Amino acid sequence: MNSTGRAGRPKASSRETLAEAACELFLEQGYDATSVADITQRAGVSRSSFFNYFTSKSDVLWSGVDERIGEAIRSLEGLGRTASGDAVRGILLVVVRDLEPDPLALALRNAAAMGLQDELVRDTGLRLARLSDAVASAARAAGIDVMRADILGAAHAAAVLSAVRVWAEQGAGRGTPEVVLRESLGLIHDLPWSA
Amino acid sequence: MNSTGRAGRPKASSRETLAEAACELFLEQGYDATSVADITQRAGVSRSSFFNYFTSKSDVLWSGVDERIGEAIRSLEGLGRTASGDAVRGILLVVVRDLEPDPLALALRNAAAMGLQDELVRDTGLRLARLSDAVASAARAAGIDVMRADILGAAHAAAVLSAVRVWAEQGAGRGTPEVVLRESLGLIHDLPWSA
DNA sequence: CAAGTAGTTGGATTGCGTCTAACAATACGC
DNA sequence: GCGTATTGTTAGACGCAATCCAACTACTTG
Repeated sequence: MNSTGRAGRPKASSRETLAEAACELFLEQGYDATSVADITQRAGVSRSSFFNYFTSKSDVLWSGVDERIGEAIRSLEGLGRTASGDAVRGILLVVVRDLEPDPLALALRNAAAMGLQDELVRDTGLRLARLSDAVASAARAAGIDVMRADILGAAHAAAVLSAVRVWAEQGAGRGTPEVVLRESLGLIHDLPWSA
Repeated sequence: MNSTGRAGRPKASSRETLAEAACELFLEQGYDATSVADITQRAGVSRSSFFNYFTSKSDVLWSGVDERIGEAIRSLEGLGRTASGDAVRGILLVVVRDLEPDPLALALRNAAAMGLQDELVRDTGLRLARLSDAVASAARAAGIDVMRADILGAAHAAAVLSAVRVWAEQGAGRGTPEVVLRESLGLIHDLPWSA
């Protein structure tokens, strides 16, 4: 029996091995100066293997959060026309529940050292847009006007990403990310969900 | 005397020539299937020249709006600690003032035909993040809490980009983009600027 | 006509991301 | 034990975006 349970060749490497190698190099040389080949060389695998584990270089940082965001988007799509503000906020809280220190958290805390400023703006923007779209769709499905839906979507998505950033930057200083997000979402109550 | 007034070799092409060639091809073949080489070939210039006019392929679509966003960001940075909600909204209104039909407007209207869905999410996300950051910085400079600033930033930025999208999609159906944005920003009044 | 200036061009380079066909290591039925 | 299916690794080639540079070209001005 294989360690993973089923047949076939056992994995020679792991996401964690690659992620560690990548993070080391990002800290040493910076993100841009580190090529995928560099990462795989340090991890002792071939370049091809990298893309068996990650879909892109930035995916090393974001795969954890992306997975949770993906779930949230699916949940939001499942809401249908019954979407209420509380239902949406409930789903968003799950995104950050029990979030653990990540490559992303490391990157957010050492953004300057990694030369990540631009890359992070780009990447957070993408996630912001994705989440924002999903929330906005849910709002529209609930009968809310297009532009109001867009604004609600962006506000909610920003609350999530801001909470992640604050949590990552301040370590355990401000409590769990869930608490941070709850506080953050509270601010949006000023923006009524229904027209 | 040269057409531009000064010395040197006159331009053989123009942004407009290239943008037109690009938009044609995007409509015919889709965005992804169109390479920069394709564009320059149709425009009758060398591939190198493309990057004398645009910084990237997507810049063909976004350069108009990016220029205005760039101005807005500079204005926002100039606000200092005196930033008020009205001052910020005044700056944002300038972004869309007298906006004219663009390659971007064309792309937003024909997103499906151009196969632009993913690319547009990516690109709008980037602009959303940029504008959002700038507004959030202004808010923080005015003494507003970090997370509230992020949410305000995202809401304002989303209002701008949503207005652009609505304007582009609906043609002149809903009035000038400035009017659309004014309506859109009105919704944010529910989110008080000051803590 | 000489010098300066602005623009164009080909070509080389780097790196990301995709793809495929070959190869290696394991489990399982026999 | 021996084949076979399965799963994973790998080398290599590919297309493309984007950067850089040195050579060249077309204009202006003195």
